[in-house]
Amino acid sequence: MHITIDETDSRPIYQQIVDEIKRLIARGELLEQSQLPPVRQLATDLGINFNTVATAYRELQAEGLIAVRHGAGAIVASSKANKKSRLELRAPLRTALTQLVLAGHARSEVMRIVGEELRALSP
Amino acid sequence: MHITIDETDSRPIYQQIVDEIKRLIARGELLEQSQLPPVRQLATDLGINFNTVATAYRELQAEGLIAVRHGAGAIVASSKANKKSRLELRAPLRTALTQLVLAGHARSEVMRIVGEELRALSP
Amino acid sequence: MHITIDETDSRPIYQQIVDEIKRLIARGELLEQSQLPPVRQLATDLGINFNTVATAYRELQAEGLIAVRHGAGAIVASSKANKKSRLELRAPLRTALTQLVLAGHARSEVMRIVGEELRALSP
Amino acid sequence: MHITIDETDSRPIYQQIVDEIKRLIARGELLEQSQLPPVRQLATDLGINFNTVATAYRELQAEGLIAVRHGAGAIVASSKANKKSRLELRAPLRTALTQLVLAGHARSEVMRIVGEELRALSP
DNA sequence: GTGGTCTAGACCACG
DNA sequence: GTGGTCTAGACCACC
Repeated sequence: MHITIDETDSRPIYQQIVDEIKRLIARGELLEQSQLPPVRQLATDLGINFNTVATAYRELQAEGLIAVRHGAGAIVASSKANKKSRLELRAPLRTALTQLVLAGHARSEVMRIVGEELRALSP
Repeated sequence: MHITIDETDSRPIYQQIVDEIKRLIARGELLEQSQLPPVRQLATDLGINFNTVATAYRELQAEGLIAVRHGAGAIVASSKANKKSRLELRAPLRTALTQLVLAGHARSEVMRIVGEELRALSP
Repeated sequence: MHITIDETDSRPIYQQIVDEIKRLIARGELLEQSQLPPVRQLATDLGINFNTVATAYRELQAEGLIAVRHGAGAIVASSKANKKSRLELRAPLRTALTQLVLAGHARSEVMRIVGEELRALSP
Repeated sequence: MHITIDETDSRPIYQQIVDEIKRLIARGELLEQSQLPPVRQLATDLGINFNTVATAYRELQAEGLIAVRHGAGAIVASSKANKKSRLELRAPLRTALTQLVLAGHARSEVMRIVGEELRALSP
């Protein structure tokens, strides 16, 4: 399992980890029941604080995507996220699309970019 | 100009205002050179502190979208002046699309939702 | 007497007027005892508020550079500014030079730019 | 890291902090990647409110000179990352030089003062 | 009447 | 322990 942290990314580190793992699950690279790396190991690999990884795992557990077993590591519990409200799904999409439009991209171009990202998500 | 604040939204209030105004600019409802409401008035309308609105306006000014003139209110400076890096444009989109996929939406369904949001963005 | 207001300049409008008139006096284009345009006329010419020009004239009068006679317009009182403290003279210079250095200009290049501006100031 | 606030200075406090830190970066006293003091500590040292320091840090971040990491303090991001327009660089210099000339300094004397300040800027 | 600065203090988010 | 957000209110600067 490969995860990258980008120092220049404005998202907090724990959020980057959450997003990357979700992406791996969505892509099918992390299957249900498969093992996640131990918190301490991932923290060492990424050169970040132990608590930061723990926060990320806690968030993923709260969303029902992984199951953390005390002393036995974490596994992927489900490849389907908990029900999110319409707002939680739409607001981030709306914001992302608005930025693309304000950047000067025509509607057709935005659709092309979305298609590109979608294909990269589930190849 | 109508803006809504959602208490249940996880984004900070000033960010919601920023996003809403960007949306209004992208939609063409706020034209270049048009006046934005005074910070204190918008704050009263939204039932929040005026400093919160001022923070939103400062952010929009830093991005070059509005011009705040001391003593003379704020106007829309440019509807297409956002210099965002590829990362700043793609990362939020990627996260939003991942959420939709994890929510169980098929690729075609995601494209439909995106199209719907895009049409709502530039009617 | 020609003065230009730049909308994109971050300085307040009244300050731009003050700076421009000081520059004209320093250059010798406005000699002692010469007439300044009436407040209302300058405001009309520049397309700005009457009070803004009045504020600029008040500032220049406070510094002893112009004399405002009620109902008789303003004249250049002196081509030498009131004594400013060392801080008032040095701090703006220091800030301006720091910006040039941070912009990547070598010391010699900064001196060249300063020489250029100085020559433009008293030709 | 030593910063001084001058009550008699007309610049707002947060701006004085911004200018002082820029100066320290330009002088090479604050090297890239080095830590800035925590906002609350610097505020206590200067005897001001922490929000005022936070405003200064936010401004420096917006200009790309420092990177503020939520929960992990701020570091110097780049000692030469200022993208200022020609106007933003020249106007303050022009104003500062005009003041020196109006104070009665001959052109040669102004050049001497500028040289003095420049040497103090990068020792 | 417009926005800007600063303070004081509470509570939250991140590492 | 770090920075972020928000509020409340005072006073100032600009048009």
